Amino acid sequence: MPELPEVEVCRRGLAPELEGALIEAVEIRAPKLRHEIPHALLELLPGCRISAVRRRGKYLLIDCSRAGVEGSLIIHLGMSGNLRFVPRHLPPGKHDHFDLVMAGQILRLADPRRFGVVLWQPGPPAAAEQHPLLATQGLEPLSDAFTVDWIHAAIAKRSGPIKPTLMDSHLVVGIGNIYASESLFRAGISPLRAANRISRTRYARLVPAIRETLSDAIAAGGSSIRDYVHSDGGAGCFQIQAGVYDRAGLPCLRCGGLVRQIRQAGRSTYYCPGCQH
DNA sequence: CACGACTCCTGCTGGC
DNA sequence: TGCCAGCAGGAGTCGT
Repeated sequence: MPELPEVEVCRRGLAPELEGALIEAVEIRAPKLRHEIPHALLELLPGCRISAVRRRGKYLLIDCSRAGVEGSLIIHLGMSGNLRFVPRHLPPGKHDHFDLVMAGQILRLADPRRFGVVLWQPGPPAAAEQHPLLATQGLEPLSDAFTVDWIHAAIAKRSGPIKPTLMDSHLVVGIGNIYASESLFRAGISPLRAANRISRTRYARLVPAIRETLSDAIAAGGSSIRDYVHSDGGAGCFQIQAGVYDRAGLPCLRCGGLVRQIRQAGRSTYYCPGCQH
């Protein structure tokens, strides 16, 4: 489910509940996700207080500390992960792999496909970005540094099609399969166009298109958070407004031509041949 | 270095 | 109705 907007919505839902909370216990039921959940968490986390919930790309960072222990929990939701608050003593479901037990509630991670990640990076909050999985992450697309000049330069050696290039998290983080298609649709750029053969003029449309696509999605998801943390982005608010994603064979909302579905780097791409060149 | 294919895993859908 | 191939929002690794 999660691309940058869903993870950000999740973070915003978690932060008010978690910041300042005391971790009483930890449960690990399925140690083997994309990586093994560190057994050491069982000893490290109880007694820790959470100071902040941050996001880097599609990773959530939960900063924890107590006397003698300081570090960040690194969580990635993979394709199918979700986090939600549940009452204490609620029996875990089949794919509920990890619990953070607090006084009033449990933060529970479910992930049927187990592509998610739960890891620990010791040290102060700033050290979390040094973790090997995070150190190689690309630019945040909602940051001021994400500009037309930057992307034009960064992509100069990328001869592959723009759509899978946009999804390379070592270049720009957080743009997944849905928002890559949507952003290119908004910008009127064909997903097939070679990245380094896209003019500065077109990037001047793409950069704001990416920003707006992601921000709109955050705003749409953000309106419906309450006690539980949003997760199934698939059925979520944003998809209803999708211009092309999952609309193969349906009329383009802008020109009425038919939306086309193709395969790029093993993933489905949706676009309107009439609007995108 | 950049790129595509392959891989991890479970669940759901669509076609027969 | 049941079965099975194919596909699903991610991303690391490996071979070219």
